Amino acid sequence: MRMPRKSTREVIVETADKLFYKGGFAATSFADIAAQVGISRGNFYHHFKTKDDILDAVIDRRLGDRRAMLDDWTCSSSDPRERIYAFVGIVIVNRSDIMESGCPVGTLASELAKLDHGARERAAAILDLFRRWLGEQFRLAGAERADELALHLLGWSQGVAVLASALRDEAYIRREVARIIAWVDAQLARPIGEEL
Amino acid sequence: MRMPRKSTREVIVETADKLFYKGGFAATSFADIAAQVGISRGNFYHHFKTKDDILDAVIDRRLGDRRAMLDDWTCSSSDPRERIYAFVGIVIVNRSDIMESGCPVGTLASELAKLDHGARERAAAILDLFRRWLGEQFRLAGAERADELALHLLGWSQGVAVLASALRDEAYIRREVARIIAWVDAQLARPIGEEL
DNA sequence: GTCTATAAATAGATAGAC
DNA sequence: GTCTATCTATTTATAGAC
Repeated sequence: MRMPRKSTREVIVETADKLFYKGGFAATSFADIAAQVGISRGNFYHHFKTKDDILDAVIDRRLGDRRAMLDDWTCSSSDPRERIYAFVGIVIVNRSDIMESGCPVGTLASELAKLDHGARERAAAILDLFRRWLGEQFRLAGAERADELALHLLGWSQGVAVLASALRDEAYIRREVARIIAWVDAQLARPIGEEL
Repeated sequence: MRMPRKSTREVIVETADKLFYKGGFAATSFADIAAQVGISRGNFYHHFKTKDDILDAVIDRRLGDRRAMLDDWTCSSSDPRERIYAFVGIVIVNRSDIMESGCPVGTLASELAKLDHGARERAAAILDLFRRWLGEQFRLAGAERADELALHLLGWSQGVAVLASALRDEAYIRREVARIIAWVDAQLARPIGEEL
């Protein structure tokens, strides 16, 4: 397995990804990114012509990252319920970051929607990635209306991230995750029933 | 009932409120607000010294607005269940704006959390207003753990707003609202039971 | 590929005339 | 209270040397 040294371009994208998450897209400047990377602003423009170019690269990176994560979960367990648990678990694993900056995917999509930015749809595609994967898991588990359950769960976790960052309330996160797990179990226990 | 002409200050706050909602706090400049109000930038500074000052005024305005709205709902019905329905109903009533720009309260709190802005707590206080009011309604309706139900409902509606703006999916909003109504009914039907 | 220097536009903010 | 003019810092972006 080759382990090439990261190219400057890769470092820029990696850094921009983090800064866009921690501070938002609009509030993060080229100077911020260049300073964090440790290169001059001039060099920066050798790699990316515009701010939108680097946003595109960041979205691509996140798409790849999340795809890899989902593939990982798919391989790690053959039980779709366990896989859904893995999804829910990231809220706990990343709770510190979430309480500071919300969900990386949700907050970017929200911000781009507000800016009426052309990249909104590409950011939404990351959410769609989760939606389709979750839908597949619910389907494999034999649930009815799997895609609606998937979207419900995705929205639920987004709501948890919003309130968690707004209120900085870890107990709330843990309560909601327990609630989600119980809900998932209820869905998979009675695939035809009237569920909420 | 007196109906004084709006002061310039009031118009500025009103306009800033709308622009902060539609475009975000960081991405909205003094020039944007001044242009929309139809005054010079110089005059602007006569009313507000800094951008944070106007943010404070916008948050105050929203706090007052939402307080009045909650009071209104409290007066309009003596049935706490109906009052909760009124809360859920705003997601439908405001669906167009929500699909464009998300929830005004949630997106501002999210953005300020990300910016690590001092006003984050004041923005979160608006969410807390809803939380306490909803908690009171669940309590009046005889539900157990009323405050947790309130926070759950608040987070749920925030999640709906995030996905609605990211995916621009109106059918999703309507499905979730129906789901919320059914959930509320389930909570109030069995105040002691194990609920999800 | 990386740097310095610099341009052009925009941001937040102030001074002072009317 | 409102305006014009101005200031300073920052932001995006380019030119050209090394």
